[in-house]
Amino acid sequence: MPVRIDATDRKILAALQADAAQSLDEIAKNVGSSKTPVWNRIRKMREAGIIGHQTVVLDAEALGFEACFFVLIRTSEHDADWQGRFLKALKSRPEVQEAHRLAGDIDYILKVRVKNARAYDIFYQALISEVKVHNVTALLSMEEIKSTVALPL
Amino acid sequence: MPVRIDATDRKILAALQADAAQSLDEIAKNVGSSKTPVWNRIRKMREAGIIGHQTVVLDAEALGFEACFFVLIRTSEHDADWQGRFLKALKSRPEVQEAHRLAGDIDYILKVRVKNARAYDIFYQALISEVKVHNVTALLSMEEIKSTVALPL
DNA sequence: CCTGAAACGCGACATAA
DNA sequence: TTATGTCGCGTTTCAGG
Repeated sequence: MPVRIDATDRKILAALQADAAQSLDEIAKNVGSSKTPVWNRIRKMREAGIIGHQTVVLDAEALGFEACFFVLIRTSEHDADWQGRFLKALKSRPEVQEAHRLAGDIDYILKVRVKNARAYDIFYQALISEVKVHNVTALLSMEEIKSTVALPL
Repeated sequence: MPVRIDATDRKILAALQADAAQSLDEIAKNVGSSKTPVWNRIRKMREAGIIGHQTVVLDAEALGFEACFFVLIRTSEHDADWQGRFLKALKSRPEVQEAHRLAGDIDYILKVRVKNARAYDIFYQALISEVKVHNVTALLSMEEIKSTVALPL
């Protein structure tokens, strides 16, 4: 069931995206409202699943995750069984941060975050031993120019 | 200045990534410690920049962001001036959620989140009018199989 | 729907062991 | 380093405009 989102809701969402730690009072001030209504709106959007869980952004480099690959995958197999196994493999591997099924001649793209190139190779070998893929291209990130989860509300 | 991260720190980070809203007591219980030490560790990691800002995960689809493109960019220009203008353009556009400079024959990859295909075209036209790029390939996501910012600690 | 206020819990820090 | 304790803020709730 779709929840109506008005301009105030959008402002609240933008504020939460920018900093989920700020107090209700601060948000209320920024959106031109006050505590209780803001709280009620947030609760409703949480219940509706529009606001998901709360998290922190960590410094990947500082924690030793120095390699990031984008992996382009072509497959020849498109049956349900293969797809099921492939999806399960992706979801079970924590180094896969993103996985999208694509339109066009490339079938999937993954974003894989690992400690180093060797760790990527281990991941890659494990993946292709689980499911057969026709063609794989890995793009190595040299520099993360920009990274955000914020939607352009 | 590199901060030493031990096993307990890693557990705390994992807990925060999973749910940044939980109380110190809950985290302390999960990592087998108690309030104060956990709080001290968190404070230190915040100061060191290992823990960045706090945010919420929003449901992009529910908010009308139904199109997601991965954009592969090749350029022939590699001078500092061009690069400066290109980076500025990427950083100033909120629909660009990620931008990486790559090794290999593709120079950049972007992740672009927009309301629909038309909005992507508007973005694309605006971008290429600002900076000259040699070759652009857009990959359209049909399905977001997995999406997380969590590092595999 | 919003305002105002009350109550409780929790985070923030100081103190001490 | 950890445990204990206090203060004040913030979340959450409820009674009324």
